[in-house]
Amino acid sequence: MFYNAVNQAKSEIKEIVMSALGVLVSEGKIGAEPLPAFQVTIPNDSAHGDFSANVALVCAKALKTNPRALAQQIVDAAVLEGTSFDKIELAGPGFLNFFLGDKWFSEVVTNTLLLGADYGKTNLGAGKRVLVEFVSANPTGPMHIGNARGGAIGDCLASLLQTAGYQADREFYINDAGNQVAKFGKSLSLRYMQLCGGEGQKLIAEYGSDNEKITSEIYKDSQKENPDERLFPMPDDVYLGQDIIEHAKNYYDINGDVLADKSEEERAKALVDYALPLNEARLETDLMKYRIKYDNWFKESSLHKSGAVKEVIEHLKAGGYTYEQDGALWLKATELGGEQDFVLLRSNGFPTYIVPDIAYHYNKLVTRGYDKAIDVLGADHHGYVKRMRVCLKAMGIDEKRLDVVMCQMVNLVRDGEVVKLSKRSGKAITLSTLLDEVPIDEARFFFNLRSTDTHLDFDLDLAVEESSKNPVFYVQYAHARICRVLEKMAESGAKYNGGEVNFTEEPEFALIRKIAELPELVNEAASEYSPFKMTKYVYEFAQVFHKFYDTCPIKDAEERVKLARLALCAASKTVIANVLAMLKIDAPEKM
RNA sequence: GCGCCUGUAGCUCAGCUGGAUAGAGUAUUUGGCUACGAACCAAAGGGUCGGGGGUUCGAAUCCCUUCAGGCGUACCA
Repeated sequence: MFYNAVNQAKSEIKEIVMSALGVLVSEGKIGAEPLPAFQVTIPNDSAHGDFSANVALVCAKALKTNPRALAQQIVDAAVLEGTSFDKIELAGPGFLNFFLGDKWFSEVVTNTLLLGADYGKTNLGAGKRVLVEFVSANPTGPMHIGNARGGAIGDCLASLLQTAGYQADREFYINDAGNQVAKFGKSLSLRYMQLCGGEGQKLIAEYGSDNEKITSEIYKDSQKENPDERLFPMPDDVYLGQDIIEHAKNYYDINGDVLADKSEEERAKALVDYALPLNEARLETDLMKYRIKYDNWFKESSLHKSGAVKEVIEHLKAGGYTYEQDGALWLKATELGGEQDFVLLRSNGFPTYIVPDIAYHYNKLVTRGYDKAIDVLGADHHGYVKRMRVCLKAMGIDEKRLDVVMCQMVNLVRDGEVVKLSKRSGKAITLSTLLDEVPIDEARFFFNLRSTDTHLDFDLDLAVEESSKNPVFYVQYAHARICRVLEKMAESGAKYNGGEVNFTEEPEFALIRKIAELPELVNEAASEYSPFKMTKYVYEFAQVFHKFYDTCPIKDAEERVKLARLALCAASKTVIANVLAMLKIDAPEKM
């Protein structure tokens, strides 16, 4: 069962207005011209009513009259009997402001309690299957702070879509093939050989089993400004992070220098076979810590094994979308609306990254038949999105079935300054470090607090230090407060057990209006892919609740009022708990 | 050069399918608890919505132009 009081009220207003206009036409007071659609909105200022319609402003021109005159005619012709509304007012340049009657408010509260954990759910998605792919970090190293944003957003977006009636699955795409992995192997191999060599053996002799010391020494050495001073030099096109050295050392501890005599290729393969599964497992545990559980982990390598990657090439060739130049195979992207052509198969015969990616999206949308694929990506991939759309077109797939949520970059701020992440050093704040420093609730809430297309500053000092005055805390406090009140009142025998409730005070009405907004907001946020609207909402909700709490006493109120307010508290608790549950954030009963 | 994103209060950001006096948090100042949880509430100050043009009853919102920042623009992913 779905319940959306705001939507119902808006529909009622439209009916009231339309029938009033019908009366005016039949009485010859206005012409019968076709009229543009008008909007019903919730005004910012409650003095402007519970709902506001701009019908007179929008239609005045077509009817060759002025907005206020038309508005007045509509007010005169409107019939409110049998509707949720008590009165209509003409205001400002010609707005029609509608004021709700008591019954509507009572029903919102009782229906919310009736629905409980289901309150807020809607049927916008009507069971459509969507696949939300997010994070999909390379398994060649640890995740960074950008993945923290993408993770929180992707996960909450999937929940939001589920709340809105979509059948949404979460998926992580593992790039366990191709160039990145080759680079990973090369890096591991170089580090391994360094450990087997003279300088490496010296370090091992000196520090014995203190692997942390050994890896950090090697890492520091590789960071030296002057390349000639480095004892463990590395080329530019490899991974330099400390995690690579750790893997090499661990392998060395287990197997010794057995790989030293092997071919470069063999050595790299052995090391990748050892380290990649460890990294993949690490991704999963780190994300679990972040409360993200995927429905599926999809391996790129499976697309190579199944032949899907080759099929993409054949498909594109057969479609006449390719040509050869300089020994490489190109896609005629410009013919399909792209900015420039690009390479599918390199002259060495290996596919570029985009080919398995096409196969992957084909798999999502055709093989598995999802209605939509939603990719949560970092802003540094926006060029990629255009290319992917062109490719989908070439594959005969409607490119509108791919939606992309772009997350702008996250700047890490420490001591008031932006920390520059250098690629060379491989130095970055990892997701797991971040989660050690910042509570999970807060991280998930914070990254969902802002629209994804703003560039975000993440101030580490602030996040840690201000944990007692941050927004998520404020919301949780409201929930805990309600729980305690309900508990205390119940102890004294006061408990709402159904029945009619009535309200008289403005803070009560304000709170009920806010409760009523939830389903409509879920629809809005889901259709815009904006989970941040939910955090914003629940924060505002807590605000309105606190205000109600401060102005409307419960304990000392007369019995009828007390019970109504208890019902309102319980409904408020339901709202906060439902939204926080959706975001996978704790709703504590005590704190 | 071209493309995408951003520019709103001291700071961090909402508002952007045009609507009524541009809003929150934070910071600053000031009030409110012998208590249904003050981890809260209330009040005040703080704005040329980057600049300039245009569209109309009405522009932070749409169009043009310009300035500033971020990111892209590989036979890397």
